[in-house]
Amino acid sequence: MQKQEILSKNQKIILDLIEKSDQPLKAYSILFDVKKKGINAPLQVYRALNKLVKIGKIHKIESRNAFIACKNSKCQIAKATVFSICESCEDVTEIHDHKLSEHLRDFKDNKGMKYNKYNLEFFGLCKKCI
Amino acid sequence: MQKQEILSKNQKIILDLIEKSDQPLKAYSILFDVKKKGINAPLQVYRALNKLVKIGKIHKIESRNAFIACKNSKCQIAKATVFSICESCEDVTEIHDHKLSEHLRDFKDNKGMKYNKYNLEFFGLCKKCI
DNA sequence: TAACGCTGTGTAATAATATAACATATTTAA
DNA sequence: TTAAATATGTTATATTATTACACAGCGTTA
Repeated sequence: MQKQEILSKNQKIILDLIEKSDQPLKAYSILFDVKKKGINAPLQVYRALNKLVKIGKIHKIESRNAFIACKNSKCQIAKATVFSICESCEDVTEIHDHKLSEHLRDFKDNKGMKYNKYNLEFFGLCKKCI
Repeated sequence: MQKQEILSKNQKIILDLIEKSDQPLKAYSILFDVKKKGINAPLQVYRALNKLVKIGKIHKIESRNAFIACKNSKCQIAKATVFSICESCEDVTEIHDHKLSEHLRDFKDNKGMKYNKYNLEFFGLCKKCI
């Protein structure tokens, strides 16, 4: 059984918006879109985004400063993310590859570091853009 | 034989600074440091950084908006980077792991995407901070 | 050698991304 | 039922990055 997070009003509004988009959204474009719902300030958006990232409902695409919904219902905490990013059309897809995840999960460096999270971004050209 | 890039004045100044630091530097902290050398504007810094990233002399740590020198002399083009980042002391280390690199290089998704680059960031606690 | 393309420089202005600080409200848990 | 934790709303500001314009140097080539 997984813990069901109860989202606040702002968090719900912003998660809804992100889930409706299959592509990453940027904070200020979210802000623009939710102004009609009474969310007026960047900080209100960032606070909700941070929470949603923390509970694994969305992921941040670090190289793009943008946020995408997590389609994997099992992904309750954002600790292992892999994305492919088309450098031409900027299409982003979350990747769930069992074998790859295994390799990443099992990776040990030689410095005795204790990992609890990783983020991998692949860049290239998607089928349409090749 | 690898192509030897000839760096311009600003590029050299900024690469020198980054190479002297074993930790990532942020653009505006670089700007502050190179003002005494006559580099006065953010754009001058960003232009040099972009070029240095392009030719593989430095890497950008995407999750931190910071730049670190590449210690791997073979790494002439920045196309396959792996870092470990301590979330407590923010220490960053570039990882060269042959087996991991192989897995990543060989990864194929099922969408027919053509990859030419990836960036992987591991997060956790380093030995000192555990 | 003149015209051109390419790369780099310098400067000002501004855009885009993100957080600090403060006051208050609401929910949760002891 | 009070304290702690979480969320809200607002203003201001910090941080990161780019646009736009003018021009300089260098190698090619016509």
